[in-house]
Amino acid sequence: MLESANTQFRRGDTGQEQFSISELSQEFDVTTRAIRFYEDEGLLEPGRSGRRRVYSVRDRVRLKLILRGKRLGFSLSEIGDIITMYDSEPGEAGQLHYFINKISARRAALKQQRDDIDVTLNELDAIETQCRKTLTHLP
Amino acid sequence: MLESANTQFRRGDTGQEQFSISELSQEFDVTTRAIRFYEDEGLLEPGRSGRRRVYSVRDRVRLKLILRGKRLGFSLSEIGDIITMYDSEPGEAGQLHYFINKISARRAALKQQRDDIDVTLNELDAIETQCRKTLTHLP
DNA sequence: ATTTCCGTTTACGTAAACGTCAATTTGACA
DNA sequence: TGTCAAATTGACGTTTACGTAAACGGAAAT
Repeated sequence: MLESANTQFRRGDTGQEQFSISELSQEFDVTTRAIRFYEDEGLLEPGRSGRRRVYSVRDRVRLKLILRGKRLGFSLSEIGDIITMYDSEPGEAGQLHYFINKISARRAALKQQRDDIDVTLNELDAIETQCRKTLTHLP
Repeated sequence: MLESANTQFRRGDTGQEQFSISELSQEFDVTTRAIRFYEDEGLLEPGRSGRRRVYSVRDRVRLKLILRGKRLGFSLSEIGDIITMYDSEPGEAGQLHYFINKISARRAALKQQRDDIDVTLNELDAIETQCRKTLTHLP
């Protein structure tokens, strides 16, 4: 049964172009339930082969973006906004200005977050130093 | 009625030492409900003057830490862990090693987050550049 | 043929983090 | 002393982001 699995999901050797839900689930360590939920929320739009979901490379990228957004603490609807900016075709000027404003706001939030992180990292350094110092002075 | 308000909450001119719940609520733009909730969760321990909560400078610092933790996407229980590290008296060696491990894990998470932020910021730059380019090529 | 996996759909459950009343209490000022 | 705004307590409601269980479908291995 060597190489017999999922042949309909492979095209060429350079890289996979289609993915099952469990493949993505395992690759990114997220439950299938979550992946389906992201679809319900409009963040993913996989194709179908019969009833089964078939995920494209684009879906996989979007899933990556979703998970990164989650690590950054964004809500799914915020992540939806971000994804829309990523892969929407540039339409009219109004839309573009709208995007640029969104980007600006998002960037400000991210920079604030990075500052928070730097402050916290410094404080953690101080606490650890203090811990170690106390340790050497103990027994 | 000049300077008559909240006289029992002030001691000296250098800075306030006690705060009412609404003062903190306004200063940090968080609802009183939230502040009481943080107390329910054991993150704050204000004193009482009668039934009224009286917040010390230490409580105010903790509230700041809570809000920063929230901006970083941590859960309240994770924030509780962090706060514990911040202001617990260094006890026995086991406790200290435990803290150092916690700190290490927290630092790793924060660095991952900072990397995510940097990647995202770069991508936002690229998207914005593309938007602006498209704009100049329009009418 | 039938067990064995996925996968799907539907639906209900849940934990976190508050929001939102409603009923009281209290303290401050007229 | 009355009253009015602020604070408290208790209880229930809400949103988000899934978890979990049930019931079924289809393909594949035995």
